[in-house]
Amino acid sequence: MVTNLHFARDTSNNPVRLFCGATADGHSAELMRLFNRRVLGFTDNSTLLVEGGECQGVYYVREGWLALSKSLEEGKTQIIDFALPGDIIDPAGADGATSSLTMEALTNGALSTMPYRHWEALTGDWPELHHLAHRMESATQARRAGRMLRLGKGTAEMRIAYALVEFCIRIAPVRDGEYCEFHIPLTQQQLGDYVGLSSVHVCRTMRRMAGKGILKMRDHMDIRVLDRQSLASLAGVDMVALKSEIIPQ
Amino acid sequence: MVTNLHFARDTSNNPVRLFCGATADGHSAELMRLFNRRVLGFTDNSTLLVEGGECQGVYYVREGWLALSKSLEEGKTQIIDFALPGDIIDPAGADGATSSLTMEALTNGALSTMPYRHWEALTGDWPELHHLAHRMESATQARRAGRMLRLGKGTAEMRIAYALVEFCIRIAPVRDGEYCEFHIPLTQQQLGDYVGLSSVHVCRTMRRMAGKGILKMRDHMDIRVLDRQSLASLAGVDMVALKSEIIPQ
DNA sequence: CGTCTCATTGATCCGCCTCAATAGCTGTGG
DNA sequence: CCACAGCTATTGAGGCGGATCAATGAGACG
Repeated sequence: MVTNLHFARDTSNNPVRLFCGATADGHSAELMRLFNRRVLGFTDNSTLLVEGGECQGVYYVREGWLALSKSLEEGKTQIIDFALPGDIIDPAGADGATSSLTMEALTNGALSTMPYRHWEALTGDWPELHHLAHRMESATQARRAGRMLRLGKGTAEMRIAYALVEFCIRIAPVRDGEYCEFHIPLTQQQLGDYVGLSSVHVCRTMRRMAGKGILKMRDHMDIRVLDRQSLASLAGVDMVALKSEIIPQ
Repeated sequence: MVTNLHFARDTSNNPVRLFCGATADGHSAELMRLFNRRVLGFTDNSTLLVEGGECQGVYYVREGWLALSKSLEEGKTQIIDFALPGDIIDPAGADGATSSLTMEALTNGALSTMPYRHWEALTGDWPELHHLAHRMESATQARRAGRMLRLGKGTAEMRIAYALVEFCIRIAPVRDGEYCEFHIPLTQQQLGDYVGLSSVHVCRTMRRMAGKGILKMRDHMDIRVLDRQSLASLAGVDMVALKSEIIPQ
């Protein structure tokens, strides 16, 4: 019923974005074996591809980062959301059979998946899980709505500040009095695809923020937020309120 | 358990956007009475206001249009989605108590609402409803993701074309060989807030489309799509595929 | 050491915003 | 019945934010 899978960052230019294969929890040797044997995945607007395991259904991310994106024919891509460990992903469209999103592995990782009917049965039988899933769903909605607002109405600075505040909340352990520090496995191009900016402008904007002493960057997206207040103000949010809005429980 | 409510378009500049009060299904006299007595509603990021009825929970739209939006302090507003008859709205954030969205009535209408715990219990007990809710949820996600892509990467023309295609699919009865024709209860300002453009640019863009013979406009947003193919092509979508993606079942 | 990817910085261009003026429509009151 | 106010649509003019193009650095890797 539940299938455990590994995924790996795609270092080639292969159009299949998400690699997965049925396997018990394992290590990278196992991953490599699967790699050489067969890759599975699904692409924008096409039926989910399944082989050697039940890939079609709800995904639970156990480890690693995934990007959920959509693209135009011209090749422009918008990252709709990132899926982080603990997140539940339901990429289906209204027909339940085709994915409305493309999944791309940003790091190596692992996930579990289960067919929709099983997921529905499970949540139906288990009220606590149902409730949790509902909260997580709400969190996802709220997060995307916040970003949508900035996409439509915010400046470059606000969009990036908001994304960074989001990362602070989602991945950085909060310790009062300390800097919020984290690594994001993204290129500036990908960050731009997330916030609707060109990579060039992402660079300029972040550099300007660094110049103002709001944050500090080290090799490939190691970010330390020096001034959380200013960042939140640029983003146009209250960090505490946003946290309760986008983090379940 | 279930509460039936009426809402009305807010013609004043009242910051409370959604008017509702507990009532049996009724007529406008009842509505007026409620109006004069007390208005209820909820605003961005604040706890849902409840009085005389269970307002906090899941909403089912029976009649009329609602806009779900978010705003920046500066006053700029982004409409995240429209809720149309038949839609289920769940405006809560991750904490389940505060709304991540502002609801605004665009027309008069009616809705039903039910507390979260009841909704969860109901879907838990009734697999068919659970499945339907799941599909509708997926449809909403897909719709918003499509718009998000255009917000981040599309031109003004593409954004508007996409919104119009969406309206075609969601509200216009499809008859082959006939023009797709519908009315949207929006000002150009609101349409702009939906697609992330200024009202001025909405006007220019739609006028240009009308000039190209793609559509025809009459008083206040009566729209007739003359050339569905061109419109879909401007929007960068296939209408059939989009329909299966954003319409449940 | 050459290649590849990604970050950085400069220069230019253009799509859309903003401001402003006008026109059309609706409702309201004299 | 007209005058007026208020709202929305329309059109023009000008400015700016961010895209695009292009060149150079800077690591990572074989």
